[in-house]
Amino acid sequence: MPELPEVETIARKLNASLAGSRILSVDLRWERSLAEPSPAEFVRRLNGQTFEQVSRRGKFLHLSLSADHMLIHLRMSGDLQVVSGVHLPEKHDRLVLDLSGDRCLVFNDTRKFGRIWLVKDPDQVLGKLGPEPLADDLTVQVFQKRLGERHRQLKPLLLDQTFLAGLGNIYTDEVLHIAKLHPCLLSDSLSEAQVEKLWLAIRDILQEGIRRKGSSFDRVYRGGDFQNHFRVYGRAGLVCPVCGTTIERMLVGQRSTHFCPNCQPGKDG
DNA sequence: CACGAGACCTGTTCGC
DNA sequence: TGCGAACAGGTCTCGT
Repeated sequence: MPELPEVETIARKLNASLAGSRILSVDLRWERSLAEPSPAEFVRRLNGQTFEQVSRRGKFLHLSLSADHMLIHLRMSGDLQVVSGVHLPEKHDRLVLDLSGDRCLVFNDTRKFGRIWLVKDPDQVLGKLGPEPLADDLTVQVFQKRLGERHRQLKPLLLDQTFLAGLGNIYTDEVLHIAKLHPCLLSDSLSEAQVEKLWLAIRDILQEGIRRKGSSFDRVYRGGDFQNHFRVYGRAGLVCPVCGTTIERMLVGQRSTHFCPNCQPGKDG
């Protein structure tokens, strides 16, 4: 499910509700959700700690504790929320923390792809991530230099978290449509004007996603409504909102990719 | 370095 | 209706 705007939305919500909460008990219900340390050490170390702050880096949730850092990646189907009162564990709950104040922190993850780390130094996990797309120091100039250093198709490059941290399959398709760039264009072939369009589109789309509190699919994540404003993602066979041409779907780097052949022509278009 | 295939998982939707 | 195939918001590892 979650890309940068969804993770940001969850982080803000958790930060407001979790700060100061003390962990009273730890119920790790699926051990393989834990990347490190061992389950026994995880439970022992976590017990009694207090949450201080929740933030986001790329698609990672960063939960600062009194003596450790808990990092959580939701991958495809993960969700993390605070629930009040008694929580009866549900089928796909992978971690449940009993908290002070009669609440629980629940990590629910149908497909079991999500991962949890408990570490002393968050850089152990976050160290390889590329820049934050919305950070002030990612200027057009810096972005242009990074694009030029690679020779890759735009879509897989934008999905590469060591190149840029936070874009996923939905937002990448939306970004390329706004920027009027074909997903298969090579990163070192763009004009200065095209680079600037791409840079602006990334910022615009992510900010719109955050403003709309992300996208909601199925019943995994509640709250956001960006899914009602997709321009191309999931809209193959429907018309492009800009020019009316039928939107197409193709595979790029094994990922389903949606684009407007008129707005986003390839090199022969 | 770039890229494709396969793995990791469960659930829903699609096509016959 | 039934059943298998295809597909889903992500990432890792291995081979070429």
